[in-house]
Amino acid sequence: MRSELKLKRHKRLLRLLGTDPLMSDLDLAKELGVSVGTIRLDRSVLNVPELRARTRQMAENASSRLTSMRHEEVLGEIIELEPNSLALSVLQTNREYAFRHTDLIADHHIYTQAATLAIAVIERDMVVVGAARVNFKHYASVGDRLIARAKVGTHKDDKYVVSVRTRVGNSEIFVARFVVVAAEGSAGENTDQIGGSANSG
Amino acid sequence: MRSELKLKRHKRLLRLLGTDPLMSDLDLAKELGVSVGTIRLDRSVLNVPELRARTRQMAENASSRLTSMRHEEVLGEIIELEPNSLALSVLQTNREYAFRHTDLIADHHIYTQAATLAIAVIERDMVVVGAARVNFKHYASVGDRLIARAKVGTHKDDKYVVSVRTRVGNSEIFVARFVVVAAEGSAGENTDQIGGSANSG
DNA sequence: CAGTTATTATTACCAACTGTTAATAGCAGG
DNA sequence: CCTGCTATTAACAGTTGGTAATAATAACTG
Repeated sequence: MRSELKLKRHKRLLRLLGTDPLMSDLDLAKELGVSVGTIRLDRSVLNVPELRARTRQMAENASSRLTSMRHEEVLGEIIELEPNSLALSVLQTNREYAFRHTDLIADHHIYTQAATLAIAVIERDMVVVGAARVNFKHYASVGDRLIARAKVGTHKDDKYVVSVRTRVGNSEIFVARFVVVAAEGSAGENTDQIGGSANSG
Repeated sequence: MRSELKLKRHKRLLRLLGTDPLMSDLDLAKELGVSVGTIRLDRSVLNVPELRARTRQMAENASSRLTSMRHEEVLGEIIELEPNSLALSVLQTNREYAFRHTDLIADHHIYTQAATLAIAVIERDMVVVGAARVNFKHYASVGDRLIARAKVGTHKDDKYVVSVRTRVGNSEIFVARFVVVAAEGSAGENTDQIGGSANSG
């Protein structure tokens, strides 16, 4: 079967686009040593959109991603929220969350989901993390759905203790205790000391 | 002078593209109530590139931004590195690191700079954060240069204690102690317990 | 050799431009 | 009122990177 060559080329094509999605059909044709027409047929059977569509898509979710982290303020999707009590967030991971070239989810993304949730669960105007203790129990892998559950514990004046547990399926991968500080009113005034000791266990 | 109208339109055009850079000349023409030709002239005097070039540019620095987090594996720039001993990283902040609409730097970015540096300073193949204690001492603001210094402390088998201190100018804004675990060889084997207790002080 | 599949080439078409040239509208000064 | 100037619009050819459809060719297969 000479379709083996075709299958190989298809894989090569996908791999090429994986490393550089901004290649034109002509670029691909040169790289793979076939005609532009063949590339078009290949793209069509592989359901790979044209260069300009790929570019547009990248541009679109680039802006949505940046603003979603900046403005929505939470990493993951909040699916339950009882202010000052508990909150649940789900984060569907993909390769972008991976650590280096591995399938492992980098720890700082797990932290970020937890920390932003800990802040979101407190219903005060200005809230920041003062301190935290975090424990990574198991690895999470690309494709895992991280479910973080935040519970508000004791609170004294403007300091709240929020514990967050993150799991994948039934496996608990992460446990943390955040000391979250509410600085009602202007944020610029008492910027002197926000953390203090996090000894609350 | 009726060129005042022109100047106003130019400002409106730039503002429109500021909120949505993916508008075509036709879109802009409709929005501003002029012909497509006028938009072309406007773009030309304002040195605004065409839609496809803008899209491409966004896609390009989107991928460079994502890969800079993914592949370079470190948030910030490492300016000094003595493996298994100490490391220094500098992170020039901007509005993208801000918390909500404020000028404050969100805590998880400070964490990320520290955690990725703690990992980078350990010269082993597979390294992950097992646990951490973090303390946010002062706020950091948009524009601040965060200088993180990681010091490797005791280590026992595959567990290293790395302490990281982050400062802005002379002010220490963040202190953390990471338990970093090296899992030399395959990462898929001992995924059972990576953290353990972080009680090391 | 006929049949099938893969590949290539050809043609017409499109969007979103560039660049150039020409026509028109609107006002200002002499 | 006419001339000159600017701003705007229109009109046309050319470019890139495609789609869609069709035909021609190559290459292997039974």
